[in-house]
Amino acid sequence: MKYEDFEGCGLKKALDMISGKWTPPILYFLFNNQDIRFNDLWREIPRISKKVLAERLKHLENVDLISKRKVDSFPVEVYYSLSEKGKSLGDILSVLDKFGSK
Amino acid sequence: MKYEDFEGCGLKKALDMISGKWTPPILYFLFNNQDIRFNDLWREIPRISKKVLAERLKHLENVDLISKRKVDSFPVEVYYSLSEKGKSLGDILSVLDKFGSK
DNA sequence: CGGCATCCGCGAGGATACTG
DNA sequence: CAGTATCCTCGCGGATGCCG
Repeated sequence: MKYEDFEGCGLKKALDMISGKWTPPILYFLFNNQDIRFNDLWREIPRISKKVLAERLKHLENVDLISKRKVDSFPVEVYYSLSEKGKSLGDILSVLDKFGSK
Repeated sequence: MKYEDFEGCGLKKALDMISGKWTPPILYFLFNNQDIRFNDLWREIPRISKKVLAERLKHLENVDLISKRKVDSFPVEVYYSLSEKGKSLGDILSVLDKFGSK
């Protein structure tokens, strides 16, 4: 077995999906609170900046872990939820959660 | 559910264990190659510096994911392996690996 | 309200040399 | 051989302000 296998392996891809200081907290929160608005999410997660929150949400959307729902009122309303893929990742993370709590 | 739950939850602890640019590669490698010497490990993982390798190995030893075996010859020989805890984490990571490869 | 655009600080990680 | 000791780089994330 060679090291190069790690590059491009599924584990690396999965870790890239959840990488970033705030990405796991965001996923963790969405796992327990579906369909939440941007500013509510921003208030619920203390000390994160809007910039970083927007960045990470875009990233999570790109890798298809969350989905975005937009209501064209004024002001606009944007809701975020875990996708099906995101939920199945959440199940794996909850196994990790159990592992870490002992 | 409140955000503060994330701080101190098992998931955060588990992610801290595997945090760091090189920690997952090291675990991944040890998962497939038991009982390997420091310099061999260093050669097998391209471009990592000895400093960082030593740092991460110490960290992994502190959180009890790997174990160290030292032979007092000259020059000294040091072998690293996954601990039992490390192997069970490895099993979880292989689930993540499957997740990431689709 | 839900973001971008800028600027900036800090600390993980890299390069290199040295040691028991 | 198996690490330390120093110094340095670079990019993630923080702070603030603006816009449709």
